[in-house]
Amino acid sequence: MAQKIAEQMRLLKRGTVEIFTEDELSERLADSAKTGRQLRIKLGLDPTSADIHLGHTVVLRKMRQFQDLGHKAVLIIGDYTARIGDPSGQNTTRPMLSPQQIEENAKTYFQQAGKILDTSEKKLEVRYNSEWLSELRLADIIKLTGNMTVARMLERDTFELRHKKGDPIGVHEFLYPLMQGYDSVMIKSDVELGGTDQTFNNLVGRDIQRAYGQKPQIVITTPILVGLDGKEKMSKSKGNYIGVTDQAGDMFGKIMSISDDMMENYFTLLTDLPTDEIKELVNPKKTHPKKAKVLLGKTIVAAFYNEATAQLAAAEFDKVFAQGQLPDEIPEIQIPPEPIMASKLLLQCGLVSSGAEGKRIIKQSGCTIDGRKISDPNEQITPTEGMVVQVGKRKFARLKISN
RNA sequence: GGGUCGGUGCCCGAGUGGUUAAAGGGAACGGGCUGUAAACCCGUUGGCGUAAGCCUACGUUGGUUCGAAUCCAACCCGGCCCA
Repeated sequence: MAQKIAEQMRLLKRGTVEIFTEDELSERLADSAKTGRQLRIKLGLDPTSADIHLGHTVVLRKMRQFQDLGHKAVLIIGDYTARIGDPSGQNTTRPMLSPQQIEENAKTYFQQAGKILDTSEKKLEVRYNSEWLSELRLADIIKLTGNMTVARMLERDTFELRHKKGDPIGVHEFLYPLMQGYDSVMIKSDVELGGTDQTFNNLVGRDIQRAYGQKPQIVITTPILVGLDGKEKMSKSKGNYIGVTDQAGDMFGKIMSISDDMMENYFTLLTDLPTDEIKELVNPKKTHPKKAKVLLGKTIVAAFYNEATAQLAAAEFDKVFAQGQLPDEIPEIQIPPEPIMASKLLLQCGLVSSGAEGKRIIKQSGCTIDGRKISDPNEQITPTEGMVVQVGKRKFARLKISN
């Protein structure tokens, strides 16, 4: 029994940054094993953006482990809190969202999270925090805020930074951690998961639960996944992300574009490969980096699609980029057979966003038509059936003559 | 409420009457190098026009001027200090 708990602890600790506290966690796991009570594992989702990306999957994968150990995932859709905007990791106030937007985002979010989580009823509970937050009276809110001091709020790194820098902090933003803590009270969470950027919020949950007479939740933080640029946190707004709904080919391509030294991080956080195997893969003396990266790409794509699709994506990538051949699927563009200026043609094909950009690309020899490099933007091109227009390395269009 | 500083291109940020489609950086895009990369190097980055050139752009609206991002007025938004 004790051994079993130790085994669980080892599994749960992989890929985490901190656990507040480990003793409490193993105690509660033991308690659960004894009584058969499922632990309630909370994860708050911020529905301000509809798509989830690999950054989110780090914590979702951790959640999945808890589910596989028999516990219950409680997803909180922060519909109410989204109207405020979470200041985490932001240096500016986020816009508030309309209920409709939030509703839509939440739906998509849930669907996408299902790619990783066990969605069976016994293992998953989904709640909207408007359920209880919208019921609060001013007196309740004052009671809640009484559990926090301004000084403690300002200790928080993001607030401190913004305050010092002279950036605005809305008073309403102070309510966010408190509401999130209140969520923990309402769903009686045993454990709360979150990225390290959520540490403060999640720890506040412990205080709030204590204040409301509950046993404080255990807080587990997971690392923030670095985005494709290798510098900043993966996030949609920075455009350095891989979405879980990305096409297999895109997903693979994006992974191939990361720098070699990011591979270890991605392997550890996004795959289940054993640690010592990863060590071999990222050691250039033992494995050629390209080979390792292809494996990384295939493994990740396979997790969201399947093995065959992953193979295909890899083969296609090799064909187009390594060998410079045409991809299998090229979007077809209807076009009349009259001669047209090269720069206009690019615009017509939707390969550039303006005629001026088309000219620029052509002058920089970034455009190929049927394998022939075009250098004069004013050259008259007579479209023919099946003519292939290429811009850069990865934008293609195949012409289809219309009358 | 008073004082003061500020709002510039995708972002940050220089510019304080003409030579400014607006320095510099970031980012993105195109090319080179490569292992597909990353790093690095070169180039490009408002739109329309074959071109000459024209149009649009520096919070908003008006005004001064031959000419304004730059001066003035009002307004909107924000920072800081004082109350």
